[in-house]
Amino acid sequence: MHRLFITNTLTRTKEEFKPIHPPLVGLYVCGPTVYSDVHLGNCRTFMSFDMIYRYLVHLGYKVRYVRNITDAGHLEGDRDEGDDKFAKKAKLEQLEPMEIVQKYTVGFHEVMQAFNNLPPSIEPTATGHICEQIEMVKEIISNGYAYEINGTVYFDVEKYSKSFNYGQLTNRKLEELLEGTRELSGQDEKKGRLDFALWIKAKPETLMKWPSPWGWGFPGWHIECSAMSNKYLGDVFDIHGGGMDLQATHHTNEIAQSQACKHKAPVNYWMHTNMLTVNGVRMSKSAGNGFLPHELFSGNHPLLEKGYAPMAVRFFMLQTHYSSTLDFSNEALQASEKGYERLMDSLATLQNLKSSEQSDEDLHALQQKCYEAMNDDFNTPVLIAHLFDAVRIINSCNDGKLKLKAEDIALLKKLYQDFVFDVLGLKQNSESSKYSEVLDKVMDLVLDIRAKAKQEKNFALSDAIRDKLNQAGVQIKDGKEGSSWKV
RNA sequence: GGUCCUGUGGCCGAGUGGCUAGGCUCAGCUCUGCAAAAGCUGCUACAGCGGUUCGAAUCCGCUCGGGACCUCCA
Repeated sequence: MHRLFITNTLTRTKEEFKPIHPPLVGLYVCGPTVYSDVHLGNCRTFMSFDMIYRYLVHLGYKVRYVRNITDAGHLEGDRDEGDDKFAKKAKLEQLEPMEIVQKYTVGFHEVMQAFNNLPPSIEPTATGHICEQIEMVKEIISNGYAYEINGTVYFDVEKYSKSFNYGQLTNRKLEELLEGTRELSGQDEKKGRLDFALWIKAKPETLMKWPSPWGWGFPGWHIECSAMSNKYLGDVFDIHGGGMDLQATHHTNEIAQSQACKHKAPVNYWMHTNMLTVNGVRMSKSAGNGFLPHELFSGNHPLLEKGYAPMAVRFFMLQTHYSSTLDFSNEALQASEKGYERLMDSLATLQNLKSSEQSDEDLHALQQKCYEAMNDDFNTPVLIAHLFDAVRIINSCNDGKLKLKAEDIALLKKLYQDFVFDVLGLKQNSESSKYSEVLDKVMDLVLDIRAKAKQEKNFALSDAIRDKLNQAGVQIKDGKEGSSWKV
């Protein structure tokens, strides 16, 4: 059995992964707030956890992967002021709030699919779990860790801190946290500076609101994840993930809420993915330095020199470890695009490899290295480095410079299936799968004619065929065993 | 201001004490009618200074640079 090690934010160390109820694994990832288009930073996080989910499944775990859709309760601006983001956007686009939710949820799913992310096992929405959230708030109040003022319920952080380590996830003491917070003004109704809203009273103009024991209102933005993870994964579950930017507030508060409600720390392994930067600056909605996935695919953005296929982008992102910042640049993207193509080209070569009586390479050792890389905190860059070793082996074998036994060729095929497709979640670009059998036969004919021309030293004709095909986007590769082609 | 992370060859990016990933770029070679593809070789890097050690990119200290969080954000 493989020993998998995961960097746990809670302890800031690499720990061996031991699920509570093997082979079952509970995985929760904070999903998007669907009030605008997903941007690439979100995509990176979801892609990282998609890879993590895929690897856990590959290892034989039965994973329940829950990723929520936040479709209510996010406030614009300060914790207890401002408009609901959905209501604000609804006004802007002159739509019902739920039309906003629908529009961007559909868009989100399209992008996830383009990146070949597997759908989660459960994708619960905040609005679908208002009852659960209210129940949780009630329980926190009755346990003495929250209080109601004028229809709004606050979590009492200072009281909680007397019994529990509130700043555990970011390794901070309460005093340090207090220093970083502004003084309460006269307008504040909450008691402590760090207190956050669990339930927020609706204003007369609030569009999305629900009845509760404290009057009409809507849930605070941390309670939904606590309520939904608890409902589907239980009081204590294995892995909770999300972007690093959620660590200090959202996840810290999630732990506090669950602890205050269920008297247990909810999560054994916290995992955080790092940020995406553009020219060294974090890509974010507020900074305005981001581009949307469809702009990236089409290249229709001032920062982009050209469009990049979703799979090339996926490969690019997986070439960096999930816990490192990843800088976006045309140069880096183009480098990855070529690497990705080389990897995919070798797959085609692999299908036609001729076997020998003996092997010059130890493919089992290579396979072992691939597992070692992944078992070391999902080290995809190292995995990819090993896969390029396989590329070299395949191409050398194809050139006749190296011999492989039939069983080793089979092992290489398995290696590609397991790691390139199942774990990394890469796939052939959609264009290449569009080849029809007819085109295949036509190309065979064309290559045949060209081969004859070459035999007769009619290079004018053979070059003309090559150049015309090139113009049409078809590349000819001349090898020892004849020519092949690709789009 | 407080807390924390980080600085690797032309570019991207692994690597936490010795065996110096990988991709891309550039140059050369092999193959080839030529080119492309492929293979091989090279450009032999770890911000600076000092310390610990038989030995450091990797540990410690200082200096300089970059970034994150503390306020909505994956």
